[in-house]
Amino acid sequence: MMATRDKLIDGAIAAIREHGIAGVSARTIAATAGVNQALVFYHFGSVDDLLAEACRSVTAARVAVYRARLADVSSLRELLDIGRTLHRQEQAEGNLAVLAQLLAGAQNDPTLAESTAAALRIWTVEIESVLHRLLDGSPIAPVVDPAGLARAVSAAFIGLELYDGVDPEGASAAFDALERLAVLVEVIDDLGPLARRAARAKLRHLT
Amino acid sequence: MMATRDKLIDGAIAAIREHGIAGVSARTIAATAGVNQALVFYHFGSVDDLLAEACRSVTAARVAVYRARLADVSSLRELLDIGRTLHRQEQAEGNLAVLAQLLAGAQNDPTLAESTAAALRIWTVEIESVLHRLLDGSPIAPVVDPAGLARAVSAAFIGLELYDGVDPEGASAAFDALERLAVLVEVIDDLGPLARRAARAKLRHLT
DNA sequence: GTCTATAACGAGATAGAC
DNA sequence: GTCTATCTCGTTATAGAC
Repeated sequence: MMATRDKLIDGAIAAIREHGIAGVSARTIAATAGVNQALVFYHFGSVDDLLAEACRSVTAARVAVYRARLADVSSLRELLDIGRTLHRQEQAEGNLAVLAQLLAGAQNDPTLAESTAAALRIWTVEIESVLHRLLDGSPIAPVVDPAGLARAVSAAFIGLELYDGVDPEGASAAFDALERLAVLVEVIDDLGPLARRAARAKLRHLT
Repeated sequence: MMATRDKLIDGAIAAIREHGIAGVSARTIAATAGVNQALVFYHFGSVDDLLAEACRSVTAARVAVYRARLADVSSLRELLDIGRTLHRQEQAEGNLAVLAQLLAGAQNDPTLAESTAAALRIWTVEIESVLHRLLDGSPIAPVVDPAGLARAVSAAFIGLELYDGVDPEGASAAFDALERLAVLVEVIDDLGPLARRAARAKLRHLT
C-alpha cells in the first residue's frame, strides 16, 4: 500500500504525460492518482508545488539509473551508445516528455523554473564529468567545452522530444544527423596534432 | 486601423509570449488584442484554431525576413553568422519562445500539432536547401545528411530557448559549444580526402 | 489524514440585441 | 461585425465533519 503523498507525485507525472502542462490540474492529478482532490492542497499547498516536487522526484529516479553506467564509460563511442540507449528508453517511458512539458511551463512560472533548472543541473553535472574524463587528454580538448557541451546535449534532447511529438520521422533523422556529427569529432580526435593545430587556428579567427 | 482578425492573431502571439501555452485563453487573448472576447469564436471558431492560425502567421512572417539572406550564403562560416544573428534576433523578439510554447502545447493537441509541424517544415526546408548547396561539393558530403541536420538545428534552437528560460548562462555556454562543433566540421572540410576516408570508415563501423 | 461541500472565479462557447 | 449577457463547466482553494 502506497502513501497518498507518493500517489500524488506519481499521479502528477502521469497526468503531465497524458495531458501536457496546459492540461494538468489538481482534479486531473487526483483522478489519475485515485485520491481526493483536496489532498493535493493538504499535502503540497498548491498544484505548482506538487509539480515542482514531481520534477525533483522523477529526475532523481532517472539519473540514479544511469549514474553507475556513465561512471564506467571510457570512450566517446561508449558514451554515444549510452546516449542512444538513454534517449530511446527515456523517450519510450515518457520521462523526456514530462521534463519537456515542465520546462515549457517553467518559462512563465518561477516555482517551476527553479525545480526544472535544478533537474537540468543534475543531468548536466553527470554528463559533464564524463566528458571531462574522456576529453581532457584528447587532442581536441582545447576546442571543446565539456560544460557547454553537456548543456547542449540536454537542450538537444528536449528539443528533439518536442520535435518528435509532431514529426517522428523528422526527429529520427535529426537524431541520426547529430550522432554522425559526434562521430566526426572522433575522426578529428584520431587525426592527432595536425587537425588540432588547424582547429585552434580556426577558432582564433572566430573570436 | 487594423482589422479585428489581425488584432486577434497578434494578440494570440503576444499572449503566448506573456503567459505561456498553459496561460492562454480566449479572455487573455482578447484582452491583449483590445477586443471583445466573443470575437475569438466569431472569427476563428475556437481558441485552438486561432492558435493554429497565429502559428502559421508568425512563421510566414519570420521566415520571409531570412529567406533572401539565406539564399545569398556561400560558405559555412556565413551560414553560422546568419544562424547566430537569427538566434539572437528571434530570441530577443520572443518568436522562439512562442514557437516553443506552441510546440509544447502541440504534444497533446492534434490541431496544434499539424500547424507546428507545418511551421517547422517551412523553417527546415529553407535551412536544408542552403546546407545542400554548401555541402554537396564538399569532401564531407557523404558523412552529413542536410535534411537531418536542418531538423537537428531547428530542434536545438527550440531546446536552447527553453533551457534559456531557466538558466540563461548555461544556455549561452551550450550555444557556444555547438558553434565550436560546427567549426570542427569546417576543419574536417578543409583537411580533404584524408579525413573523408577516415570518416567514411568510422561510419561503416557504426551501422 | 481523508472526506464532503462549497465559495469564488475563469474557462469555452452561444444567443440575441444592435 | 461587434457587443452584452448568460449558460455550463472546470478551476483553485478552504471550511469543517469524520
